[in-house]
Amino acid sequence: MLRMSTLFLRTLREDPADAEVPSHKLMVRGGYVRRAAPGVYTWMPLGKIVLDNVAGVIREEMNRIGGQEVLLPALLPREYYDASGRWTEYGDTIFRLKDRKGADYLLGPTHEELFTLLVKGEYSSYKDFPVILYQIQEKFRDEARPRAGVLRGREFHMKDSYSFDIDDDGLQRSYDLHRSAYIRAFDRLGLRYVIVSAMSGAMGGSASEEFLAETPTGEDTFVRSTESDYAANVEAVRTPAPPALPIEGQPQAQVHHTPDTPTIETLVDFFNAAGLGRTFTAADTLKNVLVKTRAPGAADWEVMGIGLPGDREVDMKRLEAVLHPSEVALLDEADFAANPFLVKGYVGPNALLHNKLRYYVDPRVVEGTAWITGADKADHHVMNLVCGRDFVPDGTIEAAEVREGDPSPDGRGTLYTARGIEIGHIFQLGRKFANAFELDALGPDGKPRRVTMGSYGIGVSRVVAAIVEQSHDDKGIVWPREIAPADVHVVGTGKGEQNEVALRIAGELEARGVRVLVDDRKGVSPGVKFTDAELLGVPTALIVGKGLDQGVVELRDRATGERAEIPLEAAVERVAAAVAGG
RNA sequence: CGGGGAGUAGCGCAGCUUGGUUAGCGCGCAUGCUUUGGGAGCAUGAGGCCGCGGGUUCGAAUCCCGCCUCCCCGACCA
Repeated sequence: MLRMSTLFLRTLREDPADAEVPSHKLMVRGGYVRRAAPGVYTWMPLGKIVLDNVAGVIREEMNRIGGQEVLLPALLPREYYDASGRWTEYGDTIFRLKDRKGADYLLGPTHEELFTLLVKGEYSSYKDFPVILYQIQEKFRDEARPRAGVLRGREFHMKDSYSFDIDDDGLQRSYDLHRSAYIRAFDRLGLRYVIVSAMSGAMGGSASEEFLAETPTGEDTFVRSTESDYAANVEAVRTPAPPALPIEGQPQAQVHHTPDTPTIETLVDFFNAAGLGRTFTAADTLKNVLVKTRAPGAADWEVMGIGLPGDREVDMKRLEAVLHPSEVALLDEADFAANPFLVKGYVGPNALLHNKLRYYVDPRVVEGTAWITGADKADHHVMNLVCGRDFVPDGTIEAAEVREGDPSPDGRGTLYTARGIEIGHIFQLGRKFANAFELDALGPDGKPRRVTMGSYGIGVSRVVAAIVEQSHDDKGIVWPREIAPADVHVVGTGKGEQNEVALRIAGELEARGVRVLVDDRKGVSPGVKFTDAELLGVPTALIVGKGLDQGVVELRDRATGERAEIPLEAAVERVAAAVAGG
């Protein structure tokens, strides 16, 4: 039984000055957490209970799919991260330290290396696999900008698990198991979330999905459909291609003298003023954006053209995702000087194609579409340049921005953007770490097989904040019962025997297995107790107050605000029923 | 790293422009009396490196120089 009279808790009347988002404000005001350093938080007694409850749900679901819990050190020697290349790759995000002998250590940001070595040390036969190991532990990442309380901390509680399989089918099964475990866990936690594909298909091979809790304060932007349950990261959206048009019968391409029209806007105005018997919009023009790419380790940049409708911008994040792992950059003056056939502001497809540069187009640029585009000559544009007749691109590319109102890739509804908090990530790692550490198992034929891995994370402390983001009102937190710090908040008000009766009922409830928080503080006014109860957010409240003389107490539901006067002698029964039913 | 804001009691803030005697208010905390169904009242208290260092001055929370830290937006990260 938790007693407010002795509980290590101080609620705050005012929002902390450094808090912006609701979960941060409410968790600090409710005394669930206290800031210790930037991005570093102390979990107070009630917060610790909630955190453990969330971890408990995740643990149960991990065990259900056969996961085995372990606990690895957070303090790690540099050598393993050198072997995987991540000592350098992770950059400033790693917390690094030295021991007394000057040897390098780090605080674990994630544990692929050590888990791989752990399995390598124990297992060596195909018969040992598959295996799923997980831990729930503090992680450390020196984020450039920690924010929003525990939502993005530099030290945070995380469940990370790793699957080890002998072949790709096994990896797929382990991945699917995790996916189902995450769905069950997040459902039990009462979260509203979507599962989005985390990467563009162009990256090839490794599947990865993110679980995003939908909230306006989320850091990740994703799109979803108005009509279906389609949801995806912006990087992963695939633009539906319109049907091809017949080429026959289209008018011939004509070059026009178009002075002073280096931008789409000036170009459209020019053609609309030209008296051609129709009006043009930016979407009738084909904009050719020039970029350069460089493969990892390559010395030279390669210039590349991207053709897209003139009303669209290139989304560099999408482009980078598609071209990953190559780097991308815009052309500078020196690049234009090196390629004199590129006339800035008047570049057309054929300058690129005739000079053996790669030219990719937006999926909307299909065969038979006619465009106004650059004529590769200063102050000249060409009209009715038909794709498939006058130029043939090298392929399509997903580089154009995604906009609200675009058709959904699954053909149902249109897209709109939403924001979410990444609460889980499942990832088919493949053999990257197995290769780095030569993790093999002998197959039935006596030959070594390289093991394939998956890694899967849930930000436990972040989940707590995400739940608060989704479940609060202007008075405070509204905990889902499964993770609430208590099932019932018994409040004694008044100066008579109310407190004693409250404590007695609390004891009876506890004896029946109900988790009880009782406000037995003396000399604290009812208003204070009610406001605290609402701020703390325990799902059910039982008020032992002014009705006691008439033998009644009041039952309140935090989520709905419903209140009911009930006879004192029925109180324990009614609360137990509410707890069981709610 | 770029832009903006801020460091004064446990929390939230005023004071700084225009230097001045004992640095103030609300909440919280302590003691006493009253009060007890929506953040009570009165009284009396405790609690301060005014971010740090230097400078100007008879005198600095206040003016000047340098530094540090935090928050927000962006970039970056996932």
